[in-house]
Amino acid sequence: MGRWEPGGSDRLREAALELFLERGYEQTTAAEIAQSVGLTERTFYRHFPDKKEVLFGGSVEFRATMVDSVLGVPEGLAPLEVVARALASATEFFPDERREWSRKRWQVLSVNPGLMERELLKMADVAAGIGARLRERGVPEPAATLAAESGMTVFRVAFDVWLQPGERRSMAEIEGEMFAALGAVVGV
Amino acid sequence: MGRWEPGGSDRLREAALELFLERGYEQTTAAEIAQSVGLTERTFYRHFPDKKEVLFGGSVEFRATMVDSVLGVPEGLAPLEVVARALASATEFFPDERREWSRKRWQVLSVNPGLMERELLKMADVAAGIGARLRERGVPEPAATLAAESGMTVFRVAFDVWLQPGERRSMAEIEGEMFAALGAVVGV
DNA sequence: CGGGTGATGACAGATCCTGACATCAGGCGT
DNA sequence: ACGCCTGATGTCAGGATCTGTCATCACCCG
Repeated sequence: MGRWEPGGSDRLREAALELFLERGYEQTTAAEIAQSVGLTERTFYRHFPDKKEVLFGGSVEFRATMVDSVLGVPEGLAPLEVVARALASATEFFPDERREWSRKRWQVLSVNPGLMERELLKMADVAAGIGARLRERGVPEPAATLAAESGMTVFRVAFDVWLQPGERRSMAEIEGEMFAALGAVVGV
Repeated sequence: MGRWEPGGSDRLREAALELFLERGYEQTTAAEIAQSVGLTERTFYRHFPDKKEVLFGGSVEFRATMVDSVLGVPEGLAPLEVVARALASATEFFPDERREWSRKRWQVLSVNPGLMERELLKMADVAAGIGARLRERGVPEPAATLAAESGMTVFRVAFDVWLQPGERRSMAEIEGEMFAALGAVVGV
């Protein structure tokens, strides 16, 4: 495949994270990342549409999994319950082995507003996709959007807990707890 | 004050929105916006930290109003109720006169992912501020964050409705409806 | 009327990102 | 084994974003 070593995208992703952790995101140029794996800046931008995106590998698959899993949920459930089951079926993206890597990535994201912007857009995109699926299932507005957005809120809060130092519980477990907490907070 | 005409920031904001509507955001350079009001690109960047920000005037005041209004809510209420009242007290930012302008602005934002990113970050920032205030009031986690985020979800959905063509109801009215809908969706 | 203050202009430069064209490695058919 | 084709990469040029630095100008104040 490649001119030299294969897996250009993955090597760029790994190198980028390491460099961002060392010098910070802004202080690392796309050219430096590329050079550190023997490629050029131009090739970097062939693998990623922009510099931020090098930190968002797998987000397409995550979105697809989340959105598609809505289809597999049995009929007749309440909208939020549908979203909860979709979320639970995407926990494959958060195995224990990945927790340390996720913490490093979050360490970079959390101190850079530009990167947080991108993260929020990805989340919003997932929520929009889920909302659309719910509407296809016959859920009317605004219930569909509210359920989808609430589900992503639960996901975000759960993810944050999952990353806490010393936290051992799985995403599935934490998510279940957060859905309960949401019920208590909104509680009619 | 200014070298020539006063109100540089406001003139830049107005000119920017008009140009964005005409040619699109990407197709309009900061230099063109500045030139259209008799200023230079360098001065544009003295008024706004980046090109996107020219579309986010007032967001600081909005955030402050939202976050501070949490203080004015009587004690003893449920967290989500606190957020609902804070939201209701910030409806001054959405008078009927502003609806047309907001539609134009949204027309630009909605077709540009980079601008949506910024909008989402501003929302998240407001939610974070409200969450912090709730924690100061003694609301524990994760209830504080969940209530704050749910409140902003309601706001976003309500705002979207408020912008719909032909919509006549006020933000306060729509927000009330959306809080009820959220209760029904999460409904225990 | 002279000095101070704040906004602006002018200029250079780093970085991000894109388009266009050349080049190279490996697969594939003959 | 040979030559072609395809895809990834390299090279170069250039526009746009954003920043640092210093000069300039308008206005206010004493």
